[in-house]
Amino acid sequence: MTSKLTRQNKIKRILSTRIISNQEQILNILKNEGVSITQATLSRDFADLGVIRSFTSLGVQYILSSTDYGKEISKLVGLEILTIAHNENSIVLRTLAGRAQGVAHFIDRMNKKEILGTIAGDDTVLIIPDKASNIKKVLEILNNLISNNYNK
Amino acid sequence: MTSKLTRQNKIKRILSTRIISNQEQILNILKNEGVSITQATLSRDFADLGVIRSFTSLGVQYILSSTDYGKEISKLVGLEILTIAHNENSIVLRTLAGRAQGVAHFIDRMNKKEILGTIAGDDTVLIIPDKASNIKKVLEILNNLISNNYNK
DNA sequence: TTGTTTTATGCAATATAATGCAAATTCATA
DNA sequence: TATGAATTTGCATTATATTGCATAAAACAA
Repeated sequence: MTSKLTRQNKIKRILSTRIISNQEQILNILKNEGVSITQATLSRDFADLGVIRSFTSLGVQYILSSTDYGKEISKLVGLEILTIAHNENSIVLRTLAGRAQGVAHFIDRMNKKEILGTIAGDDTVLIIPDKASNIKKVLEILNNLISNNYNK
Repeated sequence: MTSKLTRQNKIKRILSTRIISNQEQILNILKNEGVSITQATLSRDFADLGVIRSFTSLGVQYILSSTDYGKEISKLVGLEILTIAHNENSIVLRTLAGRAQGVAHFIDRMNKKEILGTIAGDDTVLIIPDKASNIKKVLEILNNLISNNYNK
């Protein structure tokens, strides 16, 4: 039996190489690849992965959201952040080596009005709040992230 | 009860801010933070996280390995990779937006002799094999990665 | 609207993972 | 090598997560 993670990987790859306009379709493709699941499970997988229904010129199409990372990646981001430090103007995150860009990108995409922007090096992310008085609010957002309360 | 993920995040953060020379020590710190586990569990957490025993001038010290990402991260890297393409000279990975650096870094750290090096943009990783004839071998390595056979 | 197709979800069964305990192993040191 | 301290591991148990089924909700077409 294939694991959930492996299956979701397959799904992501199918979505990024073919046009999928309903769940039935991808269920068949998966079956051909030896992965048999019900539509219910697929529906949940889509939710996990951050798949969205998009209305393109080709009709309805399921695609990986490029502005929403989905649950699994959010989990990953929590693991990537090591420490959070701050002064009165800005916040500095320490991350696992080589993962700062990804973390910064994720934070950008959270689209929080309290966060003006981010800059990332290799293992360090600088976060600038929209105003100093919002540092506390931003810290809260980040702490939720590392506690894996990514929906808060 | 705190989840495993939350606990392991805490552990990572403790390790990167304090000097820990035995497991008992960190168990106490965790207890103070409201996380009560046995030493056996901690031992397994260390294994998951890729924590290593290091012999520093200050004596034995537990630190996060900087050359080994640990199980949790390894499991999730597959999710970041969308597609794998190649010609006779090189391999190109498409990743989720903003995650190419992290993926490239991870691949570098796999330390495979068949991989000469990687270059990453925002969502694209270029992988150069040590010689063209090894492309197949490298593809295999990458396919294992996305199928979550990260130890192969 | 109304009927039809597609997707999401509550619930229960099942499978998988996490954990404590105790035993075994490893490690440092005499 | 023997000893004690530290760490890992096997096993049994408990807790979580995954999944299918049936059904509800939503989207769509006419």
